[in-house]
Amino acid sequence: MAKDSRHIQDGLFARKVVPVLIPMPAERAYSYALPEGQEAVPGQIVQVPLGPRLVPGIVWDGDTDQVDPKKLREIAQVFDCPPVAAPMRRFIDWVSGYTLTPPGLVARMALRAPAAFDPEPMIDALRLTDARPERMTAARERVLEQAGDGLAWTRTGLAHAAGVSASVIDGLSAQGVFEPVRLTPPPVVAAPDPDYQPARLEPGQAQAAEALRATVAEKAFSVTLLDGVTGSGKTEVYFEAIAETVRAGRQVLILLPEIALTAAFLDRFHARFGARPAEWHSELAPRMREKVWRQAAENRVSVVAGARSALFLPFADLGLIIVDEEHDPAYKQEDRVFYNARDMAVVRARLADIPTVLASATPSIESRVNAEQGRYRHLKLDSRYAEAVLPDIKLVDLRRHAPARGGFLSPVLLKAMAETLERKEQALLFLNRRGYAPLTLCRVCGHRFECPDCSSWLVEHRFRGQLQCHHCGHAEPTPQACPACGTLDHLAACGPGIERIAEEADRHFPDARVIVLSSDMMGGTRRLRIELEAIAKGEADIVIGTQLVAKGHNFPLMTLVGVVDADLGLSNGDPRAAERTYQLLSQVTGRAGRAGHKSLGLIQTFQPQHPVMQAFASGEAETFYARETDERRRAHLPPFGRLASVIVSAATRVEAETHARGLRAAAPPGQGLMVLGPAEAPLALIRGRHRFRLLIHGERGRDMQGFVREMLAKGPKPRGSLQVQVDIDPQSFL
DNA sequence: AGCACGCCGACT
DNA sequence: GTCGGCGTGCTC
Repeated sequence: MAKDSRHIQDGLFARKVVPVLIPMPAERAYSYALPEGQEAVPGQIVQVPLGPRLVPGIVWDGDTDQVDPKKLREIAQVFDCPPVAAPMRRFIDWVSGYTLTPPGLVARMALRAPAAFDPEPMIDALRLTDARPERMTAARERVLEQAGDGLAWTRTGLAHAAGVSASVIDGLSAQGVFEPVRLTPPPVVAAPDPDYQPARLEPGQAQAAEALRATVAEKAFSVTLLDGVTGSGKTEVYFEAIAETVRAGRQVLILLPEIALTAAFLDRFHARFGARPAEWHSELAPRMREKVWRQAAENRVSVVAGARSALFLPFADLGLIIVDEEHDPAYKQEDRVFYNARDMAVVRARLADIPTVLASATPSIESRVNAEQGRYRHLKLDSRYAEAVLPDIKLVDLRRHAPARGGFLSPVLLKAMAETLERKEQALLFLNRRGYAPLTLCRVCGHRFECPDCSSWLVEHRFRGQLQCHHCGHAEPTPQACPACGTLDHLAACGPGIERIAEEADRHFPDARVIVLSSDMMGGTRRLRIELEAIAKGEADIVIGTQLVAKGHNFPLMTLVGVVDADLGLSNGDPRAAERTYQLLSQVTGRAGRAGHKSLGLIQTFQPQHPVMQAFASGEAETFYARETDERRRAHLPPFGRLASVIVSAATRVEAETHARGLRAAAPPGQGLMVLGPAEAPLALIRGRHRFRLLIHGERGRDMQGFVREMLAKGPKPRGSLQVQVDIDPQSFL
């Protein structure tokens, strides 16, 4: 009996009491009694009564709370499931402490496959015996031939393979020709073969791959930043680290931003390893979800490619984590538990004592600084290989080359488009703004359409005939008359969205086939896939898209990329604005580049002298990053300072404002506190709730968690409506 | 997070 | 007179 478990007297029997973490925002694990004769080790998944219902939970470590014996209830079931491994339990504790989130809510993310706690049901199958039927028929003949391979067959599978009806099989079974056997269900994916089809690597790649192989062979914690321009073959390089880990019989997690988790990536993996990796993302069918979860826990699946939530899968023997596109903001979760999966991957690796690789063509400043200061190893791939050629980049100064009145495409860009279309090649127009126009106003009285819930401008979506709020999801039909002065048909659309750019492109090139791609496209991911295939087959001439086109998809026939408004996003108050813009421009221009063709990137801007534009046009990434790093250093922003973002949310705006004021008052002066209003709240804004975001920054080495805790304690105490995101690279905590 | 309990407005 | 809104409190 474990030393730390307590016993309580209950009638005649002493019952063993264990702490159980349940998927609920309680500060500590609850205590439950083990049924007589039952054993449960830490990590075991159990079912416990909670109020009127049964919930899953994880038997936790350490002592149990002193709890009223009358309240104590019994564990209802100990699942026949591998216990959550100790490093994973420490990870849950760590994330809970770091994000100031109750541990139960973090554990909840690890328990998101309820049906997986029971073993997968065995499959009923049939195997041929020595017995033979009394009478032979043609159908029976075929069945015997088919099943003669000595393998077990399922009843329907065999009937299908032999081209007979299932009743033929039943007849044979009745005569003892088959015996029933039970099989373990097959793995969700075939085992990857590390030696299936190794890529031919260029010298630079081979060197980096060798370094990663050596890192994996250390079987110890390390972080490697794998940094190389688009087309330099990062994926092939980290595939070799995966191969090495698979050879050692350990599991691999590949994290990808959800949008980059495409069939194209899985196919690439398949080509290298002869099998696909298991997938993990929000759209996975429940049945598959459960299989992947269970098989990860049983070490029956060796490579999982997943979105950020895959970090909370209960791997039995994780040996390597890859974080692809490590700079991608999609790694941030700003909902319930606030975390950055890239940083938490580093922590997970530290706690499991395994290597991790952060890969990107445009690494985040945090990761670059960590690499420069020696906390991360740094592998750089400089050259492009094969025929992949990046486009020539040219800035288009919009002050000198102004678009025609009411238009947004400069004569320079229009000319380049005409030439591209003339050559029967494709052009991509990029504008990071959905809808038709970001602002609608009344030409008579000047009324602006604002969101009634969060006071940001309503974006016109002309195709849907709606005005939408991009912050909280509020939508209303576009009216004919101004709601303020009642004048009919005098509403003016101000500024461009992609729908409006499509209209303009159509006007200039009426014969061109135009495709518009954005996340709010009708038809969802399926439609998106179809459109992407059509584009790859050359069934479109002009593609117009939001940042959706910057990620994960390649356009092999594209030879022109036009950035409609490169300044968008440079002045939104985000301390990462310049970095984000640089990354986005790199990603989107990197999409183009037809083998053997000259391609061109035209960046429309009003600020050609801006460091981002200058660095981008001259291709001097290093200069840009050095400058940005310096800016951050002076501004005491991450990674040199620490940033905590406290989200205040409440059902009513008044309540949220009160709490935000209280928090601001509680913060000591000189802490560098920024308060951003509801318009700057995250896009994940819950419909109908109001959120404020407070940004606090402090110096490196300061206990920000402690500071925020203190501040929260001094401020008002709203119930369940404060969420804290501490936005610091976790390295200093390791 | 769920769920029950409990107190004030418009209706079969 | 009830049905039902969501504010408050509790779950080992």
